[in-house]
Amino acid sequence: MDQMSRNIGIQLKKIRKERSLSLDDVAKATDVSKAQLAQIEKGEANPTVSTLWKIAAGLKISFSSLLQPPKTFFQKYSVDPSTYVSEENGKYRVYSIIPYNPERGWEFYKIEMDPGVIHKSEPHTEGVEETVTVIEGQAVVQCGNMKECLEEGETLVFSANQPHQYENPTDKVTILHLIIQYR
Amino acid sequence: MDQMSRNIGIQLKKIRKERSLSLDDVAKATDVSKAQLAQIEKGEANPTVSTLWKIAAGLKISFSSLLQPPKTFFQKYSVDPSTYVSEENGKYRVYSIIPYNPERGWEFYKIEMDPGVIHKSEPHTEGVEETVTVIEGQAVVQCGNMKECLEEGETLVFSANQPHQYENPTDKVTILHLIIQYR
DNA sequence: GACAAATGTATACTATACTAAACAAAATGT
DNA sequence: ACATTTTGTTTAGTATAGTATACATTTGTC
Repeated sequence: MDQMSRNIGIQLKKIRKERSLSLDDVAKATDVSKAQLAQIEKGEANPTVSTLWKIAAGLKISFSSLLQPPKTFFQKYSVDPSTYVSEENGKYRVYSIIPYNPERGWEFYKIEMDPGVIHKSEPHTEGVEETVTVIEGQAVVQCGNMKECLEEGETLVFSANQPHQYENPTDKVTILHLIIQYR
Repeated sequence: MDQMSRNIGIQLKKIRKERSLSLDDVAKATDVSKAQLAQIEKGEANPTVSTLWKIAAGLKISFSSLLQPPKTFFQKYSVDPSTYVSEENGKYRVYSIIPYNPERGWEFYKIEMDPGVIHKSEPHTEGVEETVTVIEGQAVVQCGNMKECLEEGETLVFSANQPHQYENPTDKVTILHLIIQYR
């Protein structure tokens, strides 16, 4: 989340510097206190939409120009154990690698399936797309009445708007990478 | 401003109803309290970006889908006396009709110029465009070294990134409509 | 170098966003 | 028809966003 606050701060400071304004100038133009503006720029604040509005209106900029993330990234993620989920009596384990981000629109999971396990999923809302890649082992993916067996290194993309299931037909653990893209 | 809050509320409720979720469901999915969600939907709240983030992330939607204004409008404006500004010793009067709106990107003024008045403006930031229409009288508009005399009903568009001025060469009051478009 | 103005930071206080719980109203089931 | 669950609303309390003021640092000017 504080990713967002940091972005806003960066964008605001960038615009302010481009126009070579002081915090006082911006405070006067936007009717937002200098202290608060400083906090926002440092990414240490959690502004309300009304203050964002006042900033955007006072500076004559759009909302998106404040929310826009910087164009270059260099961000490391590792499996987040706090969001670890296990199903099918612990035989189907889901690890979040990149959690959902409203700006990005998708999330990234690692999945471990014990031998023989079948995991069923309810249909998601319209427009949701799953991309599965087999890292290790094999996976049989079924969606509606379509079915595909994936070998190591193979990838399947499908729209998950109907019941679907993952199965590990082998006698070893199968490891998948799963990207879920929302509309 | 509360235009914005109202929009967010409408959008949120729309998405919730589309998926036929209860406030409790959304509260559970987003980790935002039911009470707050209710307030937001009614447009009576002024949420922070962190709560917007939690809502967007929990519902797997983008930021813009919350900020998006409804597609149909029917909104009346009249001259706002509180933002009335006069310059050149009261001989150049500016009335705001539609104030700047970060989503729209432009604002709309009515201007009254007494006979003979000349009003000079400093250059605006890059990308600012002015559109002047003469409602009554005549106006001589100068921008940089360009010059144009506008009769009643005529309109001029120019980029206001250099010093410019408005002049009323007649012996009657001239009335202008001015649209200022920001980048 | 010394004074003055301007800039960002830190502090104390106020307003309000947000939560948790109790409540009321409607829907659901037996 | 009645109890039970599900729904949105209201209320009281807490956390924190926001402001105003004072402070520290820099910048420019004579």
